[in-house]
Amino acid sequence: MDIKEGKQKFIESWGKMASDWGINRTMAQVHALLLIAAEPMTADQVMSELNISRGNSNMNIRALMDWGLVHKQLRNGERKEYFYAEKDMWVVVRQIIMNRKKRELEPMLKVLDEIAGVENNCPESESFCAVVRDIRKFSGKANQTLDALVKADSTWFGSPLFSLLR
Amino acid sequence: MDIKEGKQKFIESWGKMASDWGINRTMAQVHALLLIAAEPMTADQVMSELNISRGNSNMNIRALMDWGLVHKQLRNGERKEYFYAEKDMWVVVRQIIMNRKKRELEPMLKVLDEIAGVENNCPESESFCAVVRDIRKFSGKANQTLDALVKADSTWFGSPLFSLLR
DNA sequence: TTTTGTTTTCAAAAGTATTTGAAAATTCAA
DNA sequence: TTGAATTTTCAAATACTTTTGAAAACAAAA
Repeated sequence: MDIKEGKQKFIESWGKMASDWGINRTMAQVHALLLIAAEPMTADQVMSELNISRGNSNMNIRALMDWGLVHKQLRNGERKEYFYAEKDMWVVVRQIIMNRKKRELEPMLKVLDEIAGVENNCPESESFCAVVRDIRKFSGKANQTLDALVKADSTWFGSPLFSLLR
Repeated sequence: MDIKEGKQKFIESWGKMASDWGINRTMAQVHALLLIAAEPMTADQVMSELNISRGNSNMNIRALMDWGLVHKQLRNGERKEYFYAEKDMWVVVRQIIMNRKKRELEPMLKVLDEIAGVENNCPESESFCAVVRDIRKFSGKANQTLDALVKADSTWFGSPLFSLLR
């Protein structure tokens, strides 16, 4: 496999994995392309590298900026906008966790709290209440853990403390 | 909110969250329904509770059994099959992690390893190689961590050691 | 101001995923 | 066996998501 093939394969796989995770495949491919690009790229370059339409290129770059994974670079005397990806994996993962946590886990927690309200007058027979109580406890913990993860710095992940868990 | 509303809301939210995570919404709703059911249910009961077709009910129950989240119960002298969900949240989460890890993370790791082959003759200029090296390191760690998580028992999650990470 | 290069929008088209439901297969009891 | 109850399958229909591309908006230069 040469470098060109390797890049192709990487972009393809990154897109594939993303779509398993409920993320638009093209958005992930744009992300992969920018991740491995030596230099910032224009929306036009992304469009022709990936053989996608202008609109698609523009929309997905924009979405990646919303996620905080891609940034804009302006150059003196040039009209075009250049884009580059955040390459520090720790920052990338943190950004993704924060985004998904906020958009997905938190609304679920909110619903669980609302439902918890009915627990007061919950008859013994209701396994419902027990399950909700369990899930709340669990997702609460998960939420705290993610918060900790996000606050922690990159060295934490490889720290001896963390290794103890193995 | 009464219990009936609560159940409805729970099923709805569980389905919503699942579809954000690339899991079939109906499958998650069937899971939610069985999670909060006091007794095992038949495919027919699931079908009418959720207002879905017979085929849909059957297929999703089957998928949940493949994931190891739902089990079959046979009753003496009855033709019908009853189904119930695993209710221990720790087991549920472990099961989900194992499944997704195997289906999604591992293939990605395999691709990264293949790509790593090109690193040997990787020119200095290629930021590609650096990014791939980083991602490999990171996902390798993530993979190990998930393995540890899966092997660990449920007490681990709430253990004092774990709390230190906060 | 007008022209020109560039980005953005969005309705329609194409592509995917899910659901339905009727028919086929299976299973068990009579 | 046969027949009734039950489960499974899968092609077609429906619903949902993504992509396209041309037109509109915008912004700098002439």
